Amino acid sequence: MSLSITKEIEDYIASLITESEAQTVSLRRKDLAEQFGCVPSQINYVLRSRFAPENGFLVESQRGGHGYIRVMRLTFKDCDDVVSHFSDAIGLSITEQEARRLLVNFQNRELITPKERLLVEVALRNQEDQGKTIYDISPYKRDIMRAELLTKMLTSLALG
Amino acid sequence: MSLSITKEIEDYIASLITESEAQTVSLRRKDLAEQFGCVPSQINYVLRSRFAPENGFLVESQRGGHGYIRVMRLTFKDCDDVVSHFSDAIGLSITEQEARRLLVNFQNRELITPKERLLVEVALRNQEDQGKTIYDISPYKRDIMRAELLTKMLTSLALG
DNA sequence: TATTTATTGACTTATCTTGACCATTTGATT
DNA sequence: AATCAAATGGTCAAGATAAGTCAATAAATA
Repeated sequence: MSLSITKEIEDYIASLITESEAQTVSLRRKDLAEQFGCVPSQINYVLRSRFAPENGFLVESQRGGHGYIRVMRLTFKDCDDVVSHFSDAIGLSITEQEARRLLVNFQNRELITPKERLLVEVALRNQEDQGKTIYDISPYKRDIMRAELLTKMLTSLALG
Repeated sequence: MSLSITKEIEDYIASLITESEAQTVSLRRKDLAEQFGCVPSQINYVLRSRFAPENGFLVESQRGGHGYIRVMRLTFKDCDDVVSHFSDAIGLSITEQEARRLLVNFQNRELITPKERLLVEVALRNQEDQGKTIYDISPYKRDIMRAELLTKMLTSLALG
C-alpha cells in the first residue's frame, strides 16, 4: 500500500525528533515542501494533524526572514502528567471514531499496551450497544457517557 | 448450501492474518468489496460481527485519500480451554462479590495482570453505577449484565 | 412463526492535496 | 527613523478520494 505524502513527512519529522537529544527539531517549511515535492501548506496540514498537543507535541514558528518551525515532543514527569494528558485529550464528550483514534494514538506512543486497548474497546462497545439497543440513549448523551467511561479506565490505568 | 459472503470474507481476512508475521493485515474496503462482489458496507458488517474486540481483534481505519482498514489479531495460540474456563467460572449471572473474588483469584493464578484486573473492575463498576442510578435495573438483571460484560472482557483477554 | 443474521444502498463524515490570498519579520534604502 | 521589498510562515476553502452509519429487506434459523 502506498504511503501518503502526509505520512512520509510525518515519519521524517518524527525520526528527526527521535534522533535529537532534546526531542526537538527545527525546520524550514519551504525546504521541507521542496524536499517532498509538495506545496508548503501541506507542511501545516501535517503539523496540525500529526504534531498537535493531544499527540504530545508542541510547535513554535516564526515568519519572515530567518523564519522557522520548531517541533518538540513532550515528555511526562510522572503519572499525574499522563492522567491530565488523557483527560485533556478525551474532554467531556467524545465520538466513537475519536475515541478509537485516541486509543490507537496512545498505543502507538506506548502509553497503553495493545491488551489494555482491547479491554477498553470491549467496555466501550458494550456500553455503546446497551445505550443504543436497550436504553435508547441519544447520540449526544452517548458521547458524554463514552468520555466518562474512557476517562475512568485510562485514569485508573495511569495511576494503577 | 454455499457459504455466505460474510463467511467467505471472514475466512479470507483470517487467512491473511494467519499468514502475516505480525498477525496484521491492511485492506482497501473498496477493493475487497469488489473482489467478493458485494457492497462496501458489507465489509463493515464482517468486521463488526467477526473481528470485534471481544473476539481478540483490534481494527484501525482511516477514511479519505490513502484510506485503509487494518485488522490485528492479538491471538498467538489456541486458548479455547482458558476461554471456556472463564465462561464456566462466570456463568450466566454473577454478583459483585463473586466477580471480585473471581478476579482476585485469576490474578493470583496469573491468568490476568493487576492492571487488566483493574480495567475490568472499573468497567464493571461503571456499568453497575449506571444500571442502579440511571436506568433503575433490578439487582437480578444487573447480575446477568455483569456476567455478560465480565465474560466479554475476560474472553478478549484470554484470546489476546 | 418469531427471531436472529446477512445483504444492500442511500446518505454522511473524514482525510489528503492543492492553490489563492493573508500576515509577519528582516534588512536595505531613503 | 520611516519606508519598502524580499523572505518566510499561516489560513481557508474547494475538489478528490475513501470509509462509516443506518435502516429497509431478505434469508436463515430456532
